[in-house]
Formats: sequence, structure tokens, C-alpha cells
Amino acid sequence: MCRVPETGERPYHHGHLRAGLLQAAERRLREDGVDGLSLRDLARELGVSHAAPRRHFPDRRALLDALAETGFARLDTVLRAALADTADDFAVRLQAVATAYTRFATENAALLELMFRSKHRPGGERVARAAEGAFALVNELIVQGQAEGALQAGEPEQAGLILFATLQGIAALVNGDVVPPEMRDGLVETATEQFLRGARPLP
Amino acid sequence: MCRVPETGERPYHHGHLRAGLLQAAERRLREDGVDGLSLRDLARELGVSHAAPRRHFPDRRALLDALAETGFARLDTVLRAALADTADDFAVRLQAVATAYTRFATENAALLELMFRSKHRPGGERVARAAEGAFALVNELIVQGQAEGALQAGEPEQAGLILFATLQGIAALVNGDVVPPEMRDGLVETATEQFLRGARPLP
DNA sequence: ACCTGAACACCGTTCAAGT
DNA sequence: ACCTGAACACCGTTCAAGT
Repeated sequence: MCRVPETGERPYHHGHLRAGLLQAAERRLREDGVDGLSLRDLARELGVSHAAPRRHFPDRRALLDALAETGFARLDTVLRAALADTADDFAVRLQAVATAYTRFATENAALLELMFRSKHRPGGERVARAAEGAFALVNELIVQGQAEGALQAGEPEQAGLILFATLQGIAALVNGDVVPPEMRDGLVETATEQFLRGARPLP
Repeated sequence: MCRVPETGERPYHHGHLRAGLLQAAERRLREDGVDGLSLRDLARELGVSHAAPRRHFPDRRALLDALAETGFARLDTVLRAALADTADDFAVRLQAVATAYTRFATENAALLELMFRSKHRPGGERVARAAEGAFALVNELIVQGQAEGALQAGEPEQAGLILFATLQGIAALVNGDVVPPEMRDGLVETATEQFLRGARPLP
């Protein structure tokens, strides 16, 4: 039951400051990158004193960690949604997840960087836990592929990691302008096909 | 014929300021990342006023660009050295370059990030040109592979890009602590083998 | 419980002036 | 040609005080 303030009104208690900070921060992250994200600037934008954010985020890192955490949650949602739309065939499912991941990684470049950077920082346990969900999903998929005989049996980790690395790398090349964005989906498709050819059981 | 100042002496003209800045900056970059690199701090370390660096680098970006440029030059040297030590066999040469690149990328994580970030910035033409050398080397190698019949004929770009992406991704996973460093060389080896199996001509 | 305002120690950048 | 010193507009962080 939070009262939304009228336009122009500026109550002493903001009421939505935490949520407002996260929302504004995410936009800034997308528009100007991590370096362009300043706490004082966000506070100004929300019409609040520069010290106010401290109640909700003890320091700048805490805000960035919170962004990373919600980033992983959103990634998880995106990947599961992509899987929900496909048939049972392993190759099709793999393509769907691979494409969805790489899209997310290129459409949220700064956020993705933040996600992987925050994951293994001291105090980044919450972010790490949020990351596990997305990783688990990929591993499940690899196990399914092995069960269907589309992949060599064995620990799924190495195979899964290499595929993951390739997608991450394609995203990095697109984000670094080494490769034009239009090539993204095509590269992912070829990479996935080559992965399937390379990782299938020997005849 | 630059006179090296005695210890404790602090002449008005530093004499090696540009080189000193680059050297100190590279160490800082390695130890504290890009965010830990401050011009004022470097100036202090070199015993010079905070405005002195401006003579050699108009702003912070210019210093970072210079670092990126020398980074590409060093990468090029590393890769050519790795090739010079191998036999003629394509698979062996590919392994050598792949391993050398990924090592460089993990041992110079912050520098590599800078290299790819600076490459496509307005004014980053010099950096981009420095990058071409390293890319050309990989492409030459792919062309050799096609000539030897180890790879499918066709434009080398797509095949080369996917391999490059995989290596970049493996480095990113190691740098992001998703994968322990000890797994690096093993992953690169497996990835290269799978790439060769996946990209060789169909029987 | 939540926010303000002043204060502190840092930045990068600019520019007249020094050697 | 190269460097200094003061100045400006920004940071993040801290803390007593306000509502």
C-alpha cells in the first residue's frame, strides 16, 4: 500500500527508492556502461539526497551486485522460456538455448560483464547462487543429449563448458565489434552444428 | 643519450616520463584492473606533478589506448613465437597458437579487456590497426589448414571466427572463475580437437 | 526506519605560469 | 619542449542531525 506521490511533490520519504535505484541503474548500465553509473547521479535523477541510497545499498558494489543478481534471474527466465517453446529433439533444443543465451549476452552486454565479474568477488555469494540456476539448466540439457545418444557419454562438464565458452566468445566478438551483429545467429547455428558433429559418439 | 638521474635527485625534466607512465600503468592494470588505474596516482609514483602526464597522453583514454596498442603488438609476437617452435603439421600448429592465445588472454586479463574495448572506439584506429596483425595470423593458419585438406574449403572467416570465439570464451570462463585455471590447457586442447573433427571435409 | 547536509579524500581536466 | 600549481567540477563514503 505505498502511496505514489503526485507529480512535482517531493515527500521526505521516497517510498520506492530501492526499486527506483535498481531500475534507473539498469538503464544507465545499458546506456553508458558500468563506468557511467554514478550513485550521486542516480540519486539526483530520483530527486533524493546523494546519501539516501546508502540506506538500501551500503556502497556502489552492493548496487552492482544486486543488478548482477537480478541479471542471472532474468537470464534463467529467458533460457527456460526458450526451452519451453521447442520440441523434444535435442539438436533443436540446443539451438534454441544457444541462440537465446547469445542474444541475451549481446543485448545486455554491460550487464553480462557485471554478472560474471560480481560472481566470484568476496561477498558475491548471492550472485554466485543466482548463477547456479542458469548453469544447471545447460548441464541438464547436455545430460539429455547424452541420454539420447546425440553426445558422447562421459562427464557433461567438459562438453558443456566448451559449448558455453563458444557462445560466450561469440557474444564477446559481437560486443567487441569484431563481428557485425547480423552474423550472430548464423555463427551460433554453425557453432552448435559443429559442436554436435564434434561431440557425437564415434561411429 | 638520455641521462638517467641519480637516486634521490628529481630533475625538472623527468626524461622518461612517457615510457615510465606506460610501464607503471601496465603494472597497475595487472594488479588492480582498469578501475584501479589513476593518472594522478601514476604521476605520484613517478614523482611528477599530476598535470605532467598530459604532455604525453591528452587524457586517460589516450593512455589506455596506448596500452591496448602495445598489447596487440605483444600478442602478435607471442603467437608468432608459438608458431615458430612447431612442426609443419596443421593440427600441431593450431594447438600451439590456440594454447598461446588463451594463455596470453588469461595471464593478461585486464589488458585483453582493454584491447578489445579500445579497438572500436572513436579514435581507436591505431589500436584497430594493431589488432589486424594478430587476426591476420589466425586467418593465414586457417587457409593453410584448408590447403592441407584438414578443413573444409570455403571462406575461412566463419571457421576462424568460431575457433577464435571458443578460445576467447575459454579465457573468459577462466578469468571469471567459472573454470579453474588448471583446466585451461585441457579445454583448449579438447576444443581444438573437436573443432578439427567438426570442420574437416565430409567423407 | 528513512532521509538530509556538510565534510573528507579522492578523481580527471584545464590553464596560466614557470624552467 | 616539458613540467608545475592552483582551480573546477565531479566522485564515493562517512556521520551527526533532522522527520
